[in-house]
Amino acid sequence: MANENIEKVMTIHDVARELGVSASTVSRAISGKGRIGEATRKRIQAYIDEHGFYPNAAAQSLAQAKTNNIAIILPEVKTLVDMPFFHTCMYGVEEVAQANDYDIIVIITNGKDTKNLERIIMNRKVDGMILTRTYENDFFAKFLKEHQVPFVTVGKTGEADMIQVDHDNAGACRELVTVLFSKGIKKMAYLGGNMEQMVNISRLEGYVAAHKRTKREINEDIIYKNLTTKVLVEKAVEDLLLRDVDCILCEDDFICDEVVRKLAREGIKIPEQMKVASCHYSRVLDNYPVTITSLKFDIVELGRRACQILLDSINNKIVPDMTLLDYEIILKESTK
Amino acid sequence: MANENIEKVMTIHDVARELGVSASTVSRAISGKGRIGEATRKRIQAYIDEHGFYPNAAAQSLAQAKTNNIAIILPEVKTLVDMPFFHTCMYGVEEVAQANDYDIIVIITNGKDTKNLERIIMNRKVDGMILTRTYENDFFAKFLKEHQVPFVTVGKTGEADMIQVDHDNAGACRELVTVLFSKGIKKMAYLGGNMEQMVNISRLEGYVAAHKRTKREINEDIIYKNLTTKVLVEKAVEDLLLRDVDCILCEDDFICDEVVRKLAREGIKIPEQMKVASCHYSRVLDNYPVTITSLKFDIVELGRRACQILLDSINNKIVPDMTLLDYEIILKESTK
DNA sequence: CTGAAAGCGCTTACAG
DNA sequence: CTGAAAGCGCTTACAG
Repeated sequence: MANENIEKVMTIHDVARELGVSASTVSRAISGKGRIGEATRKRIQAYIDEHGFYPNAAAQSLAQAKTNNIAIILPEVKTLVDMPFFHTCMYGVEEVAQANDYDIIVIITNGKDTKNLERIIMNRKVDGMILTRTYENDFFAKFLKEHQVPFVTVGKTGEADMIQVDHDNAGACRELVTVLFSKGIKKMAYLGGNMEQMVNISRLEGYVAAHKRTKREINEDIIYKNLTTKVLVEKAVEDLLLRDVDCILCEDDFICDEVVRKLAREGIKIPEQMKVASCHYSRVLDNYPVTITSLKFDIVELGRRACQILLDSINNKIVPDMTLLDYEIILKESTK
Repeated sequence: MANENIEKVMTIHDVARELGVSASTVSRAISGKGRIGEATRKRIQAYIDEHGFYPNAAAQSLAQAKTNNIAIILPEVKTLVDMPFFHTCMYGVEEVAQANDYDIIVIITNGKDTKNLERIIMNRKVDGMILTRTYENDFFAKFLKEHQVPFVTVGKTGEADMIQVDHDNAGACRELVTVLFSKGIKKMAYLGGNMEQMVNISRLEGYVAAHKRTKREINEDIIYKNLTTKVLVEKAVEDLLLRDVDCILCEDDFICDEVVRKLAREGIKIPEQMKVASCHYSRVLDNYPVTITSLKFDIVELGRRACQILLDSINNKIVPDMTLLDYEIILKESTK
């Protein structure tokens, strides 16, 4: 007991000395690299298992030029829709990272400040990065590319030579809209968020594609963009109520939330007087008396895949440039 | 242009050679440690600023036995109440960490598995840890203590010799309950969550303390614990409706959410027929037609303080064992 | 199959 | 005030 506190942390030399072998041999036994006799390997392994030797990460890093860390870049968000998305995505990333003995460093970014990003890259604290929100003409993605950091984006970037993982937002919205049309909807308004974000561009694309595919005209008057505040959503709803629309497609649950409340205040019944659907499901949509038709994506899986692809890419495996994950269309009362 | 890709990353020796000084001098110029002439320091700084030298983090780590990383241990949670809490707390931690040139490694834990924790500790990947949820007789906290890792907990641990940062949950609840009593409430039920979590123990403590202070009897029949599912909350509400209660105090917004819905289904009007309050505010509470009385805590600040105290403790400054942050009592329609 | 040695890129007592 | 040298704890060509 008394000398436990004085006890120095074990190094590879300590185990080498104890076992009467060289440090190189211990190193090889642990890493599995280089030729090593099966008998010695086992002997060393047994010793390590018993005494619990853990290599010093910094020393390994330095010798191998490899950190076993990846960074996940998260935007600073505040809403009940965004927070769970990024948090859940992080779960997926962490899960795969852990399984591969990688740790994740979290970077929260608010604006266009690349200072922290640069520091982490230049200090070589990570082997790669995951960018979890993409914008059109993405500044961070370009920055990472310039600095030749291995990275994958969660969300499309619109650039050809970047590794991207995303839900098939465009395809999902196209299908949802097509299905709704087939159920008799005549005129569907679209309420969209910040059009700088790629996810919103993709969703609107899907809405447009469904119109084309079913040979309907696209009416710009009932496509609302950049509804980033409650007030803007309310105004849009007021406006479209004058336009003979029978369904409102909401870009996400933040917008959907405001739409449902606004309609309730206006005394308009869902789905009798107005149908409503959302391009993104989260638990927020469980908050209403009427259940909401929406698209459901597996966000944990999105994180997992992004991480797996990044790790593969770091290890020089061939990885797909573009990975699009599946979706579910959940038809509920709100479009009955 | 052509040889930019071949260009090796700059080391301290490169700048030393360029400047005709030794590596030690460059090191001293950067770190500010050791004596160094002001003129040389400036000359070196100027060169570095211009050419952008960044020290290799692994080499620094190894030489100084210091990683400039801290870990934040997050429980795996799923609800719209818990996720934003931990995510927001992480923002605060990250903010202070960044400001001090520390990076944060995120560890997500679901059960009692200490494998990852152990690996990160033993590999010396971090200088300290923040544990963001505490349980009575906390397993992880004990584990960290045994391993002599500097750490602080967000939430109390009930142990004397651990550094703890928390909102004053007990004090806040005591005040809230006292205020409500003073407004004429006669009999207040308490609906609590998982009683293994310290936060829930503290809140109930506050409820009890307010009764004592106002010389009221505590009625165990209207104190419900461990309401961890929707169904349990509903049953509790059904039960307490038979018990002549005029106010329901909810331990958090998850419970409050279910209570409000249940009361609506039962046709009971808030606040006319039943008053309702929550010991924790989050945006979830904005979802109702009637606004809810609650306690508001600054979660970002909680993260910031926890991180600052951890960093201070790592740097051998004297830090308080127990830090309790302030709260706001928000009185709204639900208790009018 | 195994070991001695050099190296990864820093820091820091020790001399001067 | 500054430099040469040793050291942090690993890995890995190079010999044997």
